[in-house]
Amino acid sequence: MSSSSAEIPARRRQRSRPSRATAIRITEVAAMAGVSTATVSRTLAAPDTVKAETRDRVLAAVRATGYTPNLAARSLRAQRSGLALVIVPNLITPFFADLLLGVDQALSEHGYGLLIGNLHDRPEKQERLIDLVFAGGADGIIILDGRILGRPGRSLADSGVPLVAVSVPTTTDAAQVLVREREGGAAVAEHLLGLGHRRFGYVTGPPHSHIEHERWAGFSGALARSGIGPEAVWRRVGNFHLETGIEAAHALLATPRGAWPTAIFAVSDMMAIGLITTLRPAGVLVPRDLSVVGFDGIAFADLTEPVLTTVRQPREEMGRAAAGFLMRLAAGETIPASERVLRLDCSLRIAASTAAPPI
Amino acid sequence: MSSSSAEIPARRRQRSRPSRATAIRITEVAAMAGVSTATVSRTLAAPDTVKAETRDRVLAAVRATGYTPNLAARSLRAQRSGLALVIVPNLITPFFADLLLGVDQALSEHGYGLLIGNLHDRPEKQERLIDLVFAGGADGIIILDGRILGRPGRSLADSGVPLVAVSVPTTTDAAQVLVREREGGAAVAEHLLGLGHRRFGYVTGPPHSHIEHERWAGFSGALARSGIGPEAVWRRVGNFHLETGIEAAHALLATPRGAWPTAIFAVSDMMAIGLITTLRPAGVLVPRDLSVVGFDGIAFADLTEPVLTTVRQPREEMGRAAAGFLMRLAAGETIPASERVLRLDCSLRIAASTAAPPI
DNA sequence: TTGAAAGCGCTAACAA
DNA sequence: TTGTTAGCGCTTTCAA
Repeated sequence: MSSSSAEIPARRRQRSRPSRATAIRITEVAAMAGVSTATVSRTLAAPDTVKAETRDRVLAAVRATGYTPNLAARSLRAQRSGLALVIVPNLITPFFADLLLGVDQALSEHGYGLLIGNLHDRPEKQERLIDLVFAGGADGIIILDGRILGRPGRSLADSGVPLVAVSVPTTTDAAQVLVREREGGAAVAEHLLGLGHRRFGYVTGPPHSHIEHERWAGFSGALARSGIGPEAVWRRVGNFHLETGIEAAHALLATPRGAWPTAIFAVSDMMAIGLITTLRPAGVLVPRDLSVVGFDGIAFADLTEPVLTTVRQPREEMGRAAAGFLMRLAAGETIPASERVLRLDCSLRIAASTAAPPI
Repeated sequence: MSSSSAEIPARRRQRSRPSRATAIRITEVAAMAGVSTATVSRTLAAPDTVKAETRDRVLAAVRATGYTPNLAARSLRAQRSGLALVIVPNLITPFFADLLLGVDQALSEHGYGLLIGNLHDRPEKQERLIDLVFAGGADGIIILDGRILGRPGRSLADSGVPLVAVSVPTTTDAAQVLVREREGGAAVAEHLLGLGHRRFGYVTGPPHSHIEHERWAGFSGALARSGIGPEAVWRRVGNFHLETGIEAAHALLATPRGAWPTAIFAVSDMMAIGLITTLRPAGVLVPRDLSVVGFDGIAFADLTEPVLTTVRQPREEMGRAAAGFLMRLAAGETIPASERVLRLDCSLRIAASTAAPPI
């Protein structure tokens, strides 16, 4: 479950076997109940196929011993682990924690466990997760906003395990949960244009990411329709994290005031917050001197001063939908290509960080 | 792993076996290399015990097939899962995400994987994690700030699996990582007293938690030494979460201004932030009208307006230390009782949310 | 309705 | 240095 990181343990040499003295085996339960192990197994798996009297004896023995079937044995026998692996770029971005909530809920409803593969923002960590999957450690994979890496022939996509991608389009036949990022970006532009802004700034996400591409396409497209070309936009490269929002603020402060935009769209709330909090001590007040818009709608966007105008993503729903896809795939269902991509709406939440431009 | 939730999968009835078509078994590698399965296993586990020539053939076959040993089989055989279970109250509190970073790092250095058991603030969810542990799903447990639940005879403590408790003292022989919360609470009181405050407020953590008890003991103790009794402190019950900080603010606003404290210590940053952001629209400015102190030192405490005075916990170090304990215990080492409790310091970080009381 | 037995994939003791 | 073999704990035919 999580790494958090679900990584395949390195092979270890001999070591003193840990206690585990308590482990009750099915044979002991069977002996206590005076039945075979098969009957114990059956009693637990399909109680109605066992005579009531026998069942009672077995269940009594189970209770008395505190027997819990061994997971490794079960997985080995069943050729399934009962676990879904969710790969997250990191856990410090609240966005992902929120998503996991939805995933977790949906998985537990289906009796599935959740293994969190935390990349700690190091995509190469995916390597160990690939090993995990090839080792049969998970029956399905949800990948949140990340590229599918790996050598040809040894990537998550060709592990033979069902795959659901969230916020990243894939060429494989993985199921996909996407958000209408483009519409979100356009809504931001329209909101700002409506307030009277004509000079814009933009803090990007990671350069080649899908969501960055879409948000920019929506934003710049809407600006273009109002006659503002992309070259007129003050741009800074970011990576969704706080630090790059702070960097963008410093870059802005180093720019002659006359060349400033009157509104900046930072494509994550974290960057927008970094921007606002760094500009404040420099005497730049939002929205008086500059309007700022974020993206994601994390809880902290409600707590900034001023409260952040942002685009809310349906995080929990995204998580639930992804898990839903996965459960269907893991159950052997084939989802027709036409239904394999789910697009969810996001919505502009207008708050106090945007206002008409300074005169 | 993490669920996030590492939960034991419910037993499922027969279902169509999922693809997993790709799974290579050791027998196929052995056949390709023209050796026995034992030799393949040995080549991977102890290459130097195998003749160079054989080793090359085996490794070539491993590469050619993309063979990865099956985890379930390995766990079953080795009687160990190679996983540590970390139980967190929730993942939306950044404090826990930070701690997990330290845990994860230390675990991976030891070749261990990490299973996150996310309780989603529902302690009763621990039940399924207990099942997981009794099923041999983890070789060790780290429990972050949570009670050890379960029926007698069936709790994490008597699973026979090594246990490390963080920020919660246990009566069992579990290893413990504790923070000098009491000193932290006292430092807050002294700081505020030094600024000239004499009328205090306090927003608690969950009533019976250890850390709440300690922080209050330190805070009230230091006040008492300055002649301020606990009954003179305006108190509100909280639970560390944002919402209860907001509630405390509303309660304060409903109190006659004359009865207000001039400084409030909220024993988590989230509550302090809730307090500040709720008071602001009501015209109560921090620290002009009221000083506020938090506890934890999460990243967002640097981003509030004003920047929050808080007590920093060494979160990553706490995580690393807990994992370090666990690795020693899982390796079969017996840690003498005298070394089994590690106490770490926390430190007051003074920022802009505290000032002299209004006149 | 129940039991005997095979076998999931792997590793380690033992034998050669 | 390598192979044979047993067995980790469980479930599921198949037979009784």
